[in-house]
Amino acid sequence: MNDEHPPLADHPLTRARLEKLERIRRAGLDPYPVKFERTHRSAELHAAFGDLPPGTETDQVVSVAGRVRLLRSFGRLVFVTLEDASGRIQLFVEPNTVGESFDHLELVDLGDWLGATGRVMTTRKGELSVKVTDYAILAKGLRPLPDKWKGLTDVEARSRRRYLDLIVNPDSRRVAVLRSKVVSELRRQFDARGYLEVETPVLQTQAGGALARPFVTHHNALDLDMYLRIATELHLKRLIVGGFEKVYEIGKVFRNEGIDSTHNPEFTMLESYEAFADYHDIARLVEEVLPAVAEAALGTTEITYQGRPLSLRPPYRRVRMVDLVGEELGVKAPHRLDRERLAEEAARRGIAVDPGWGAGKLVEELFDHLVAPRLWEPTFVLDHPVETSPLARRHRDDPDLTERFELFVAGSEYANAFSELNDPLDQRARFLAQARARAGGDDEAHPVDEDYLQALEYGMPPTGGLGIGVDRLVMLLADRHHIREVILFPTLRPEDP
RNA sequence: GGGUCGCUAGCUCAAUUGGCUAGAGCAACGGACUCUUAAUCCGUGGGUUGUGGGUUCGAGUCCCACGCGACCCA
Repeated sequence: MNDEHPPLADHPLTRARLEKLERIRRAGLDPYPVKFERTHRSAELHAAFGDLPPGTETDQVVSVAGRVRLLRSFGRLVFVTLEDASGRIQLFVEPNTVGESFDHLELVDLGDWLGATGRVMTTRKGELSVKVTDYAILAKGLRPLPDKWKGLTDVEARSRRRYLDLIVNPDSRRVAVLRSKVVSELRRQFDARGYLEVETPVLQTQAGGALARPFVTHHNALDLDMYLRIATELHLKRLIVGGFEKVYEIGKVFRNEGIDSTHNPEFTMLESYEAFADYHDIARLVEEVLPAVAEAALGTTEITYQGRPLSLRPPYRRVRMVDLVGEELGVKAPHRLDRERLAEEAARRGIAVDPGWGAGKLVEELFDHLVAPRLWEPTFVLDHPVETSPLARRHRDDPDLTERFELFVAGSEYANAFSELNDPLDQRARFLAQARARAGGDDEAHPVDEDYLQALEYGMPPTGGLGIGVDRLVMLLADRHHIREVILFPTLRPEDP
């Protein structure tokens, strides 16, 4: 045995469990049976028999199954607390009822999966229990669970071994469930509005649709370097060219950048595109979808985030980025100031200025540093500079700005939307400007995508587009302040390099 | 990328200025117990103190490098 399981046999705690596994087999029992027929989940028993008075014995025979979370032995009477996905139920096990298999209870450890059949009863103290006539080990655990009271607290261990976190920390299970509700409600909202859910390629020969560094991989048969997508935008807009009027996609995108409390290299985005809509229409869409998601996930639009109350009830404030920055600088139209003046203003406020930045980028940097952190209630920040928005159409009233908004809540960005740029010649000019930035050393600049330009040249109708960062949204609704708390398996360095 | 802090038993944590054989609770093992709720009681075992070097009579503690992580800043 020791030769077959060296790591487990090496440690006293796991060796003891291996020995029990052998004893289970020697007793003619299967430690990993294929099937157990259960009749009730714990929550169903509590719902059906929750009002039984103490000391009741019923004739109702039920079968339950779950993981052993607590085990209390009084010699000839044993209490076992089983946990399934719905909650906990106590087993009442005594030799009179269960017979010879009572002795096999000593082979059961905390963490094992157990199935039990018996009659519903309450103890003298009133605890709803199953008085066991038969039970079976459904899966023998070979490693000890974390402390049954203190649990698992180390954030690294909780992320690396999420299954343990989920076993012992109910909060972690709640966040995972909340995330699922958010995603399904998002889907429901767009489906209900007649949007077509589509899938676009993750592997691309060019990574566009956002300003970010991509992951590179290699296709062997084609002998071709490929990129993991950094956005779904350009393919979804090709579908609008193709004649679909409302499309959306919820999917993972990948950005090759650092990991911190709001960034994971792979994260989940929702993007939607609607023909004949402009960014004002999209803002109204967001004002409908966001409260609906909050209602579905939490039952309310009035939430608490970082200890402060926050209302997601529309309407949301609308304000132009250049007005917010202008207020800060005491000028009227900051994007018309010359670059040097803006660079000076930024530097004076402690912002590290890159010599490659133009006036537009400087305005946006000033906004990000000076204004954004102060925006608590949901706010649509409108009309970004052309320089930083290569896929948004020029503003109908100001050619230096675009028809774009970002939704800010609690100091962070939650949505990004534009009236899409559908002028193929302007789009080409914007790509070329990005190419110059790339040549100047900006490796996040957008590449020139000839295939996308060709699609635009066939004509894309006026279109409104939207992107929502799903992970951030879950963080907001779950009141979690680190992205790894809302991603079940966040990106981590390997433990043993 | 920079700074600060952390890494001790399966889990949660101790260990005084560098000084006895690195302790405790849970978990494990042995025993008692037919109404517990983190059951209780008695007893036992369990450690390469993240890794590798160094200083010292003596290192969990001090120094250096590396690994993994946390927080803050860019």
